[in-house]
Amino acid sequence: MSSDETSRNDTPEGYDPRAVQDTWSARWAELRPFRADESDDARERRYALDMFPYPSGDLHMGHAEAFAIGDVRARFWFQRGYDVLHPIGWDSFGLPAENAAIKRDSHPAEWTYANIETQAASFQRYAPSFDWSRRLHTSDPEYYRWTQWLFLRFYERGLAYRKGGQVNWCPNDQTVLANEQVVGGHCERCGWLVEKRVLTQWYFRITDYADRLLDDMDQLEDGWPERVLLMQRNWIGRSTGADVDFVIEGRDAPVTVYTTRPDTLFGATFMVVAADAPLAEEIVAPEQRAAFEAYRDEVSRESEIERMSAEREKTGVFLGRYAVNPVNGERIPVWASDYVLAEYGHGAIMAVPAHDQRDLDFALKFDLPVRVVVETGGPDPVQSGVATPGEGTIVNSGPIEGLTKTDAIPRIIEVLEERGTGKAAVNFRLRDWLVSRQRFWGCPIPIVHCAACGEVPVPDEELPVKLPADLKGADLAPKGTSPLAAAEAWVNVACPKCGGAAQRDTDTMDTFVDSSWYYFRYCSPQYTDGPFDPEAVRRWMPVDQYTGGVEHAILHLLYSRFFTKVLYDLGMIDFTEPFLRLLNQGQVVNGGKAMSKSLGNGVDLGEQIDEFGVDVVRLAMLFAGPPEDDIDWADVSPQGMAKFLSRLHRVAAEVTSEPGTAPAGGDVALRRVTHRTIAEVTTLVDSDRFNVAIARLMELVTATRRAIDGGAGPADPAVREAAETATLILSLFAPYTAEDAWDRLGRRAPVATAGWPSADPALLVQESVTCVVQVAGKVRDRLEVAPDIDAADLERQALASPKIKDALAGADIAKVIVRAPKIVNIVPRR
RNA sequence: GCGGGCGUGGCGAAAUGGCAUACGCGGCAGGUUUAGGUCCUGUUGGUGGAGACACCGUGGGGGUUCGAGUCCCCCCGCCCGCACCA
Repeated sequence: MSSDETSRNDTPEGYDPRAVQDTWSARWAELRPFRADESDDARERRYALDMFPYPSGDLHMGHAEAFAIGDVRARFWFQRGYDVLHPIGWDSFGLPAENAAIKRDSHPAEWTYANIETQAASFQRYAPSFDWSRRLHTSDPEYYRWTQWLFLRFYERGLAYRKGGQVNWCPNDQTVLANEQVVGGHCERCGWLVEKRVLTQWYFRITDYADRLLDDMDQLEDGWPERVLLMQRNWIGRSTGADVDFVIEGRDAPVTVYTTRPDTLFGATFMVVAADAPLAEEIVAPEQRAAFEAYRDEVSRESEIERMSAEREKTGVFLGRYAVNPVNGERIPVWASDYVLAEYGHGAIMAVPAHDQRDLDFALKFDLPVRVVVETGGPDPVQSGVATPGEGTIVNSGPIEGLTKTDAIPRIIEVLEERGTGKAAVNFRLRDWLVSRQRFWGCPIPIVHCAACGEVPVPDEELPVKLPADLKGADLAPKGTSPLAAAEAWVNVACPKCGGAAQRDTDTMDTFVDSSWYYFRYCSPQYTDGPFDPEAVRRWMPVDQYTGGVEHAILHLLYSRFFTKVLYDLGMIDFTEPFLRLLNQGQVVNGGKAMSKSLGNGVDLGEQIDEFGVDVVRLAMLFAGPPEDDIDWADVSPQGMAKFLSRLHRVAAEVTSEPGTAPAGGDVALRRVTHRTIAEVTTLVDSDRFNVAIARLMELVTATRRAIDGGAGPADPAVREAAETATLILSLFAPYTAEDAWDRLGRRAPVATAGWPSADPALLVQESVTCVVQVAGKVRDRLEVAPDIDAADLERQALASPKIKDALAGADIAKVIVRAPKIVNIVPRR
């Protein structure tokens, strides 16, 4: 006892969480324990993927959390003996590199690759279980060659195309943006207010895949967070209804409108055309033209934010024309307004003010008629100013009179189809993906524009179209058109088709194109006959777990799903969803707020590691709470984590039995704790509950400490078993300490692949369990009983308890509920 | 406005409908120490009680159940997503 006291009072000899790092990282570099094995087909395979970083500087606290979480998953699979693919790479095209190059009068590659080296070195220290041999960078010609190759396959299938039209424009970044990159009217990247411009741009026809992107979500129901699926569903925004043709007086072709409520067609009292739609311009009557143009110009000047505000009062102008309702021949006025969107549906609507709030607001503002055609039991819309969009009985509606909405919709569609004035229709909120960017540091679009031949794809064998090396510094300054246009020698080429003078397309691709397929490339990063080796992809994909931030819920994840479906259609792969499980880690904040320079609350990862060591930072990240929750760094205690690590290390160092000592015959109570911990931690890690798994590990260490200090002593084989188990579990969370403890236990590195312990079922059976005896739901006694005690026996024992007799105080018993062996509840008659 | 999620000690958080608050931080007390720190032990939801113990307690109200933090309904608060998508 006294010797234990002494050793516990000493500073833990030789153990310093920071000191072990250099030793072991050098050793691991020799051992390379995390190489994915291509040769072994017998082992189960797993693909653990982390969202690859953008090389904006050094790694930060957010990376530390995300990669710690992804690494627990990968290390768990390594320990279980699976053949694991856990790669790393860099999403290395993008604007910040360009801005840095302008500032430093250098080439974006310099900044980019210097940052990559910085991050790679930090990763080496942070020690995720990466297979470094598969490292890739999307800005390498060896990579973007295949991005271009894929673009051309899209092009051949009509999935990449150019069109003119209104696009989102970021005035700060001086480039166009995809719809997905406009968040609340602002640029997703830089936060500037987005403007509209009319430009000709490249698009990917993602709308062709809208139905499949929705329907295939069934495959993800169990593996993806519900809210991400929901966000994607909302983003795609499928709605069903009908297209209805309205004749416009004095125009040959009818105008089609889309409605989800064809059952309210008899209540349509006017029509509204989007003010910025060509249709409005075309049909406006001469006497209204001046008023219309004034209105339209006013609308085009207002910001997206103003326009989107639903609170705002409705505005509009009468176009001086009338449409004819196809079901009742009624003549209704046609107006133009900005509350109708040119890009959705047909850019024109039938307005049913009684049953749609927006239409009602408009009708009341401009004194247009309102007709109730659904009796909902609600108040009169004109009197109350509140539309009644709910269910009810259809009235004033000819062939659908008296029906409910559910019955009326198919019936009225039948009527429209018989008359040839309408049909059932589906609409999506999703727009095609705008992929061209007027920036330098991206993947060039492999198309040549020829005066004679038009758009001509660069032949596959001429790929990659490399970025010109001679542009740098001020050449890259944003000017609204691509800086690549300045590289004349690069731009001017012979047309691949006719050989005549032609020009390269000077736009580059959205960097989200690069990141839409990198996880395929990881399967065979050296492959030169295509973007990936189909054999390797069959081996590793789809990804078993994808770890990353929720900020990509619609952008990257939707695009990647789209790419995967196109690759499937190209016959290159045989699955349709790339990521089976998705884990979105929370954010690391400080003092309740996101870390930022302006708040001065940033926490530097490098400094934290210098002060506490990698293992402390990793453990703190994992123990702070569930991985999906935000971590407030102000609330975590690195000192507490350090204390635990040294407790565990000391326990391992104190074990005196020889490695390989059989645990049988050791302290049974400790062995039970060990095996229960194995069973629980296995389940907990499987279900991403790392914080609870670490809590169980702490309990095991405490139990081992007590066994060493108490009866069993440091030589007991059960103590070795417990210490080895704790070390193996720790290897998922704190690899350096685990390795050093493993070494102290006389075992050989690496602990990372030493094998996951398995729980002995015999030791999971409790000798006795505590049964709670309640009277009227309140605990009045506890009994130690055999775990397999039968209900009748347990009931007898419970009723015989003196405490229970006291609590009952002679009352009659109405009922006894027995759930052997855990609980007995005795209900007295009242 | 629509959709979704969440409200548990001083704090981060645990809890297949079955002992609420595991584990950790912080606090308190003690041990070790020249001292401090490290380390070790104990204790720590509230109220009352010297104590055994009793009562109350998971945002508020109601319900289902022998039994509710957990399931259902209403309300309050916070967070997230979408936001004139016809």
